[in-house]
Amino acid sequence: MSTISIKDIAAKAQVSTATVSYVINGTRNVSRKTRERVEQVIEEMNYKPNNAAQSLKRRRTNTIGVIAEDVTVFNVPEIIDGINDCADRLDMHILLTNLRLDKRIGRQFDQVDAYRKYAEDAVSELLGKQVDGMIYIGAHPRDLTGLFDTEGKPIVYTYCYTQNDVSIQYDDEQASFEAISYLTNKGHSRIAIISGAVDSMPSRLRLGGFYKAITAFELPFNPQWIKMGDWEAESGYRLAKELLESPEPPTAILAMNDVMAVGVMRAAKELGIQIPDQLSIIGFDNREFSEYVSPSITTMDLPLHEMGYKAMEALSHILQGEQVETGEKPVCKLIERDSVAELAN
Amino acid sequence: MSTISIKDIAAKAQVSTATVSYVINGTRNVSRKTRERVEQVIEEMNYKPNNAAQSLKRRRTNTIGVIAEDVTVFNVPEIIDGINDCADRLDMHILLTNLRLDKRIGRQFDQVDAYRKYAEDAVSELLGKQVDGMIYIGAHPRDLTGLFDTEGKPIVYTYCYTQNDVSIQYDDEQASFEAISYLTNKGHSRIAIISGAVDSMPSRLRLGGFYKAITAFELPFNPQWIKMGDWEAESGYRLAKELLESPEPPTAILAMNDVMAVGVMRAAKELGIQIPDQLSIIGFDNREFSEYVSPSITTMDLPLHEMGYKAMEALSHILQGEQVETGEKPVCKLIERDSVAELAN
DNA sequence: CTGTTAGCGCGTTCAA
DNA sequence: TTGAACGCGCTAACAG
Repeated sequence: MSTISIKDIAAKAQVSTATVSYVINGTRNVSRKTRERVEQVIEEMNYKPNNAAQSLKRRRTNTIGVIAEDVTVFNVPEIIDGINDCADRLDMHILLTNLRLDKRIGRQFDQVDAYRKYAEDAVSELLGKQVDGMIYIGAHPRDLTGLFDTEGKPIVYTYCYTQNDVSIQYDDEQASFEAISYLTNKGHSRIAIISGAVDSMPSRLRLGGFYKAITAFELPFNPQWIKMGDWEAESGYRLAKELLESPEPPTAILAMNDVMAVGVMRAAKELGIQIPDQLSIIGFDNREFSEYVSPSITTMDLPLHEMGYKAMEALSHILQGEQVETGEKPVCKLIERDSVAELAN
Repeated sequence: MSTISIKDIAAKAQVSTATVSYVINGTRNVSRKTRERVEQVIEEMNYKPNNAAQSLKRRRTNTIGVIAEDVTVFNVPEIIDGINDCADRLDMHILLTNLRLDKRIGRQFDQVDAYRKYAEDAVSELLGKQVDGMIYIGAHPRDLTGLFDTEGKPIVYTYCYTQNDVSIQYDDEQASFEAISYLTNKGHSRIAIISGAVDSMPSRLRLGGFYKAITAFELPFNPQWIKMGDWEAESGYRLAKELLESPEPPTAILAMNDVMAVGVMRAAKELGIQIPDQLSIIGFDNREFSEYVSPSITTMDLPLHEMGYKAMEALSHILQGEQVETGEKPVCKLIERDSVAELAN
C-alpha cells in the first residue's frame, strides 16, 4: 500500500531520514555511494513524498487555484489549456473550481449578488487548501472589483478584470482595427458594424478600434452603419435587415461575434443577397460553428491559450516577488475563410 | 496575514487547541458557552484550518484527481462540469490534470506509447498529492487497459474504459436504435448509416443498434446503405455522394457524428437535393455548430454532464467502501431540429 | 564534507 | 475539557 514513508526508505537504506530528504531534494551534498543506495531503495519501493507533509513544512503547495466562472462556456477550456501548458513547465498544479455560473444564474452577470456567494465560497475553500495563488477566468469580460477578498493571496484575472489586480486581456481595439483594415484591403469602404451589448467593455473598445480605422483609412462615415446589438443571433438578423434594406447598404458588415454573424447571414439569405459576392461578413470569436456554416465565416480568433499562459506566467512572477511587467496585450488573429470577397469595383 | 493557526484561536478563546478542533468538526460535545465563544473568535479572526495539516492527520484529502486527455476536446468540459456538480455536493475538490493529448500527439490515440509517459507522470503526481481517488476522462472512447498503474488508488474511467476498473459510458446501442426509431416514426424505411472508424467501440455498438432497429421495425435491409466513414467531414461527403447517386438512394441518413453530417449536407447541396424535404439527416454529438448550420441538424445529444456526475458518484461510493452498482447506462437524447422531415408518402 | 539527532509545521484524537 | 502524542517530511544544529 502507499503507506511508504521517508522512514521506511531510511531504514532500508540504513541511513537517517535527513539523508533521504537531502538526496531527494538535492539540498546538500551526499556522498555518491550513499546517494545511489538511497535512490535505489526509493526506486524499488516506488516512494513518493507525501505532499501534505511537504506543504505543511514548506509553507507552499506548488498548487494554484483556478476559478472558472463556467468551464462549459466556449472560451474557458482553451484558457485552462494555456494555464496548464505554463503550469506544467513550472511544475505547478491546478486546483480547479467551477462556479457553474451559466447553469446556475444564466447570463445575469450584472447581478453580482446572485453569484458573490459562490465566488466567496470558492476563494475560501482555496484559501483553506493553501493554494499559492489564484487565477480567475471570467465567462464574460467585465469589471469584478470588490467581488471578493483573497486576504492577501495573489490573484490574476483573465477574460475579466478588477481595478486593483493584475489581469490579462486581449486587445479589443487592435482586433476590430485589424478587421476593418482587412476589409479595406479587399476594397471595401462602406463598412457597417454590429456591436455587442453597448454597456460591455469589449463592445466599447472594438467600437473604438472601428472609429480609429475609419479615420486612418479615411472611410466614409455613416452613423446609420453603426448598430447596437446584444450578442444574440436575433439582433444580428434584425440589424442586418435594417442595414441591407436601407438606402445606403454597406458592402461589408463586421459583427462583434460569430453568433450575430450567423444572424446576419440569415438576413442576407432571406433578402436574396449572396455572401460573400454581394456582402462580406467578418465575425468575432472563431467559434467552432463558424467553420461549418456555409459559407464558412471569416472571423477574429481570440488568443485564449496565450491568455491562460500569460496569466499563469504573471502569477508565477508575483509569487516570486518579481514585478509583473504589463507587456503587450495578446492580440487576436484574423482567420480567413469564405465570408469575405474582394470588392469587384 | 493568513498565518492564523488553531493555536491563535485557542489562546484568544482561552481554551485548548483540542477544544477548538472539536468545535470545528463537531466531533465531540462541547459546552454551549465554550462553543459559542470559540465560534465567535473563529469568525472574528476569519480562521480557516490548514488543509495540509488536516490531510496529513486524516489521511484523506477530500480531493480527487481528474485526468482529462484534453480539456479543449468538445465532450470534456461538460463532463468536468458534471464531476464538479457532484463533487460540490460531496464537498470534494478537484485537482485537474490536462494531458493536452490533442495538442501534443493529435488523434493518434492508437499509439499508446506516445502518451503513456504523460499519463504515468500525471498519475504519479496525483499520487504524491495524496488524492483520494481519480477520474480519467478520455477524449475518445476506447480500451485503456494497462495504460498505467494507480497503485491501488481507486479510479473511475469515463468516455473510455478498461477491463478492470469501473467506467461510466453512455448507451451507444440505444442511441442509434432510438435515432432509427424516430426516422421510422417519420415514415422512413430506406435508411442509410455512415459509421465512424470501424475499429472504434462506438461505431460497432451503434451499428448494433442499427441492425436491431432494422429487425425490430422490419425495415428493408440493403448492405449498400451501410457505409464506413472515419468521423471526418470528408468521409461523410464522399459516402453520402455514393449513397445518393446509387440506384436505390435512401430517404434518410444517420451519420455517426455531426461533423460527417455536415459532409452529408454538402454532398446533398451539390447534388441539388433539398434537406430535409428530399433527404433527412440525423447526426450524433449535438456539437455547437449543429444548431447554427442551415438547416440545423437533428442530432443525438450525449449525456456528458450525467456521465461526469455518475463517475464522481461511483468514485465516492468506492471511497466509502461500498459496492458500485453498475446501474443503467446514461442515455442519449434526440434533439429535434430541422434536418428531418416526415416522409410525404 | 557527510551523516545524525531532534524539533517544527498544524490540526486531530486518545488517555486522563 | 485538556495535555500530549502523532502524521510525514524538512532543516537547523551538531558530531565525526
